[in-house]
Amino acid sequence: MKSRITLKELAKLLNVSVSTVSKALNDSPEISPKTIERVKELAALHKYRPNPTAVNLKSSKSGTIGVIIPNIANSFFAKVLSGMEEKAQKEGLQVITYISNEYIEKERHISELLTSGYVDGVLIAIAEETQRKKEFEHIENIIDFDIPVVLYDRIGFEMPVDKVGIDDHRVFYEATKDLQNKGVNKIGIATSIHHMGVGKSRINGYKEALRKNDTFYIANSAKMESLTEKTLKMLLEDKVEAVLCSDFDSTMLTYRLAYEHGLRIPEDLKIIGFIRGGLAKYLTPSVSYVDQSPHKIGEKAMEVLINRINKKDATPKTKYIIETNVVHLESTRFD
Amino acid sequence: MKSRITLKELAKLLNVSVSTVSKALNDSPEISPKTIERVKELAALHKYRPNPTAVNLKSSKSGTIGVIIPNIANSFFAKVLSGMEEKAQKEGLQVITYISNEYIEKERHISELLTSGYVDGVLIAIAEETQRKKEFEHIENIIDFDIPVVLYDRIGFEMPVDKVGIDDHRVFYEATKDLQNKGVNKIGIATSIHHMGVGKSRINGYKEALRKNDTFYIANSAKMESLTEKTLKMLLEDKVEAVLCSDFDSTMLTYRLAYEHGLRIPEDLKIIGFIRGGLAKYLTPSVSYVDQSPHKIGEKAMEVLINRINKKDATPKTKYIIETNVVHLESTRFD
DNA sequence: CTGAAAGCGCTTACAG
DNA sequence: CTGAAAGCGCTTACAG
Repeated sequence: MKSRITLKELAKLLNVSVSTVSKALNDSPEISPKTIERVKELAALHKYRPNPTAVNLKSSKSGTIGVIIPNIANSFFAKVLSGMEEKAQKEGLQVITYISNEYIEKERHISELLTSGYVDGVLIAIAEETQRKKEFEHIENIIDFDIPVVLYDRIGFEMPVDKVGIDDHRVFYEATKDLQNKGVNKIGIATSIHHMGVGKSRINGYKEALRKNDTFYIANSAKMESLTEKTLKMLLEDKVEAVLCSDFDSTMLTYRLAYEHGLRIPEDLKIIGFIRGGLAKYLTPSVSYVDQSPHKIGEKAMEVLINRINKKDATPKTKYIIETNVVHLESTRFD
Repeated sequence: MKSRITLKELAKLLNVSVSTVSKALNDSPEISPKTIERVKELAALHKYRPNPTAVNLKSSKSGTIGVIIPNIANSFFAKVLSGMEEKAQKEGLQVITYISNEYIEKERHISELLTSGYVDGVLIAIAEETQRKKEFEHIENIIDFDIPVVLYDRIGFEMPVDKVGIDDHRVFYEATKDLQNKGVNKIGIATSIHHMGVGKSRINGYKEALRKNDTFYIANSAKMESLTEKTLKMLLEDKVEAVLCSDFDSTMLTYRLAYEHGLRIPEDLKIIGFIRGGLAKYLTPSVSYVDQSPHKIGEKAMEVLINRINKKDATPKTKYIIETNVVHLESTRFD
């Protein structure tokens, strides 16, 4: 059993005071170059590392960022997390991961921890249940404690914090317009997240792009059974020519239902979905998708948060939009 | 701006000493019930929470578990993480996430942090590069510091630590036997992880299940281009009747290549893959898969680690095997 | 240039 | 039953 050497032990070995060792290691101008060298040499020899807990206690910092993730099984959030972690690692910060599983009670519990001083800042994508209930006190509570908060991905909320995400409205607005320009008239939406902020924005973008005589076709349900039923109606009765899918489940479901009912993609039905490229390209046919650059969202959110923590950024709270683009694969091929 | 009330402030308000407050909050028998009540009441009123950093410094614990993840975009690891996080949350522990991206240098850097006292224990799935180079000093270093370590998922290494994973060998052994029993003779493997421990075990399980006159068919490459070529050869020239795929990419690639080259699944080709059920069921046709219970692996690994930390478990280091089973969907349908 | 002292917010043996 | 003191491992104003 080894254990890390402390300042005190180092001081003893060097026959100097703890203060001197501490200052030397921190390159204080108060200390002679000679001493600094001696101290650093021995420290290196013993692989001295300051005890982070002690440093934190002194500085009233934790050196840690709290990230609240609604659903880590969603590969979008997994990638966002990897962007955050990468940035944090570069800055020497630790990332504590909390998973809300979309539940408000979990989120409340996490918020309680966060205000106890576990972290210097918080990145949060607000849970589905919280959005539904519209109860944000626990999040406002974090803000009240002067802990910098940045909203990521789910950014359509009135809160005095920075936000980093995509322009959900625009994505579907432009996707719809683009399909129209290519001659597609009956366009529908399949969504299992219509009750969430990002889902609403996407739907609104679609609606706004529709022209005077166009009809809305929206298959929406968070329950798979009901979504299946509604999507089938849209495909088989309404006979839409294209479907914009707002999330993983609606994308895969539409893809699967077309297969089950003999609709050929893209000949009979065009699809644009929200899935990751690493999956989309393997589907048969490959499915066109909205590239959200999740890694970049994570990096940017972390960057913005760190700047707030370091007070480098005293500007008003800002909304940062990460560019998206539709990657066209076989499911939107026009012959 | 609020900020958490401290013991000292509480003591002042109550006109008692800091020690008394501390003891009262910890239900010390030294303190009179009356005082305990008074103290707790005021503490509740002010929503007092002990400063975790201070508590940690006193106890020389961090209340934190470090999890090293090779690749969070892999939904298997994402789910493992969620199992870990859930268990940790129940035990009042924080999870610090570190992502190695399969690189040894990252892993070394993380190990350095871990031995500095950031965490009370470590859960690690060893990076691909580390496995290739067979250089494990940085991990042994963590163990030398008496920080409990548990290997998860990638458990085929000689190390004096607990291990939690699946029986990779058996999975493919039994899948192969099962196919044989159903009359399938030419069985092949597609894999992009043949150079990793889990990949090797799976391949060995398959080989062992083959009978005297059976031929090996193994398409193996970590490079997609080469894997594509080898898999195509196996499908079109060797004309295997079934393919066991050892990972996400090989599964999806085989699925896609069959489509591109007009092989019908399952009529011409049967597939069993390593993908998650939430995806498998949506594929066209749906693809049979090995259910690894990643959430359970995460929970178990965290549980084992916590027991080690609390010295509840003084037994020799153990390997815990989580049960798997093949979920048969359309891609292995026999008519 | 070096060191003694105070303090970050707690806990706990010890004294009274 | 209550409190003063020491200490966890650091940093930093202050004195010399």
